[in-house]
Amino acid sequence: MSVENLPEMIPHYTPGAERLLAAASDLFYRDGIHAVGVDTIAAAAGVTKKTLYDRFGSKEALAVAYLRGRDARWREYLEQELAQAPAGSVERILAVFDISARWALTNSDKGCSAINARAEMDDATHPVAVEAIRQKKWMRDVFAGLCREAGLADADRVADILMLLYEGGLVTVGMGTFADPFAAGREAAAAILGAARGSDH
Amino acid sequence: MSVENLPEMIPHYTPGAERLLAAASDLFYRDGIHAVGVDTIAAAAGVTKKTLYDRFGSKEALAVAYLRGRDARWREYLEQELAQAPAGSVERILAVFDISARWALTNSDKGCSAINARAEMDDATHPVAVEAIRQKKWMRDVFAGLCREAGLADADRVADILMLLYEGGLVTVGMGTFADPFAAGREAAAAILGAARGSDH
DNA sequence: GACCGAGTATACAGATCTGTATAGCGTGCG
DNA sequence: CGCACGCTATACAGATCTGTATACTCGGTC
Repeated sequence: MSVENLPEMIPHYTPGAERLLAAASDLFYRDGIHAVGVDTIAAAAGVTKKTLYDRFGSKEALAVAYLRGRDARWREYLEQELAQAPAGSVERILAVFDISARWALTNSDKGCSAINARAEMDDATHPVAVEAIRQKKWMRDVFAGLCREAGLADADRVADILMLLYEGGLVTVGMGTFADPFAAGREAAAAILGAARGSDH
Repeated sequence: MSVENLPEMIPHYTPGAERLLAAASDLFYRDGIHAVGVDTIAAAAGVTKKTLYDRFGSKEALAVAYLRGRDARWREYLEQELAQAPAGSVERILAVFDISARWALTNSDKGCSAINARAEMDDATHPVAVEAIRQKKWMRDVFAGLCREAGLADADRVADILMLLYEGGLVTVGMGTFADPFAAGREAAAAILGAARGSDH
């Protein structure tokens, strides 16, 4: 039965839809959602506008699919890389910052797609904003889970702080405020985690 | 002579320009720059579109004025509040997070205008993006200056970390990932600054 | 009294926006 | 064969976009 409802979870796109989503992802991330027209997306994908509406129904739905696709790739990369660090260790928590730095090198030169997309929507209940906020809460819960696995007493509070450092890193990469922000974030996280572990004993 | 060139630094707007900038600030921040048309701005300000172009020349210039105006208000508020904390103290550094939390209550419910504006521009050399990046570097330098005044040896590195916590707080307020992020940021900053001061002696 | 600055009112140009409509082509499949 | 599906091609509707043009009003100031 798990195979039966899999197509609902992971949509299987037609070739045209695949190219549309790839083109939209590039354009939405680079220029912003409002700044890119559906004609531009269709042309970049090498399909007609009708195909776009047949597959996705609206520009809004395509934007949500863009956010979901980016997030799915990030989650897959993160979980795969995290598996290489010893479970339940502080090193595994710190590894998130190394992984983020590597990911940012090729994927996040303009910051976080979720933050940027949220900024373009006036309403927090807009489907695009809802998806963006969902992704952020998921990431904070990843930190909280890692902290609990590492046996930290105040896992939730430490997770909040780690999330601040992580978000700051994403933004700083996008703005170019200073170089290698995730290294600074890792350094700070190590100090915080050292203190948190120390207070346990 | 300082009075002579003051008008160049602080532009004196006509009444119409004043209302235009106020209306544009609200709309640009709420909906995003690309999502708001000049007709909407002019109507909200109660002036005609011609007045907008007579005063600002272009929508792009109005957007830059919007970012500059917001930043000027933030800087004024920050410097005024900072003056109430003892100079050269760690408390003064931590006060930035309290001040940010208060400011965010009434001004930053959708995150940082500079980050959000930058996200809408494809090119880092676009005037709007240039202004946004300038503001971020200024804020990092504020942290560095406060760290140096407090006598920290590794002021620049600590300033980077403080900037991450600050940026993370702004983003988290905008996304609503968790409550009261600047309190968590202050807590983390206190731990980092305690360690930095400890390593000095 | 002439002039100028700030503003109103209105219309327009030319482009671009999202979304729909109509007609047809080609391939795989039962 | 027949037929559904994914797609192309083209045209269009109706709205909205930035920016400009023309003509006018009103208040202060030299």
